[in-house]
Amino acid sequence: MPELPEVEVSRLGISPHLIGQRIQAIMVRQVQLRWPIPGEVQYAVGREIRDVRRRAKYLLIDTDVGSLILHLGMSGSLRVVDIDTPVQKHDHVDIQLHNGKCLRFNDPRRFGACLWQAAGETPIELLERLGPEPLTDAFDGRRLYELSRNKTLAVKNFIMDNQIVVGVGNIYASESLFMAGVDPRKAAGKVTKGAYEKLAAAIKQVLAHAIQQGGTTLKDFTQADGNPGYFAQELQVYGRAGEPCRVCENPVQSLTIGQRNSFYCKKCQR
DNA sequence: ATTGACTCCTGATGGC
DNA sequence: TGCCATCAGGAGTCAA
Repeated sequence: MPELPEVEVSRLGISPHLIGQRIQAIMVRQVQLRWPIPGEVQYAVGREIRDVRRRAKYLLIDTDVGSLILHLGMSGSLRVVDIDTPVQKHDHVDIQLHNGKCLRFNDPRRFGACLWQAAGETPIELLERLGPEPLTDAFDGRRLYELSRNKTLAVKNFIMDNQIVVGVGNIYASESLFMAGVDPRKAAGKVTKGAYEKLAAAIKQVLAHAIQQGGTTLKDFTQADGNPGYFAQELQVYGRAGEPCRVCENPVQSLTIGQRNSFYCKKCQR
């Protein structure tokens, strides 16, 4: 389930193969992803790829006339392969290049997306309302503190809100709350300034570390060159229900917060 | 306005 | 071994 680090690692992996290449064709085998793939993606055909960027968990493949927007959902992966490589199940989109390679998008659960952003037009709504990138200075504890006043929703849900900060998925929400010693159930408005500063620092640290590790993978992440991703880095609480806390050895708790599985240590997190 | 529930989809998992 | 039910999960959308 790609979280921001996996998307960033994918970007790093694919961009050297794409930048400077001309798109020869875009083959869509399955139109029905998160949203139907719009016909406008064909505007990219014949254009040279100028850059491959990331915004939140969206990848943007830039051409002069616009950008292809890819989202990996929770089971999507990208690989750069030869155009004649036999397709596998769930290989939904090929972005074929003039050099005989193609970027192949595979997504079993089809929660991913492939969209089009025309150059010079107002950003599509998906990208318009996003909060700051977690690894920039625009995101800090003060922002969390100020935006959370009077909010009653659980702090875990708060930090997973893309308008507050992007790229904090279910796994890293649990991990960063553990690292900061904050109870995930606590009302966002009741969390202190100091705790938010710890939390913001923890989010930055845990994401940066995961990117450095090549992305955490729990199940089916495949690196852009086709090699299997690294196995999960040493997760502190996620998926460890009943196992001893790595700090205090009390059993890790699990519960559902906002329809999401959450893990925490009731002794270390208050 | 805020918050929580529901939704898309398929593979993995567990029970019998 | 096989079959079925259940669940996970990003994030947009809907409902209260």
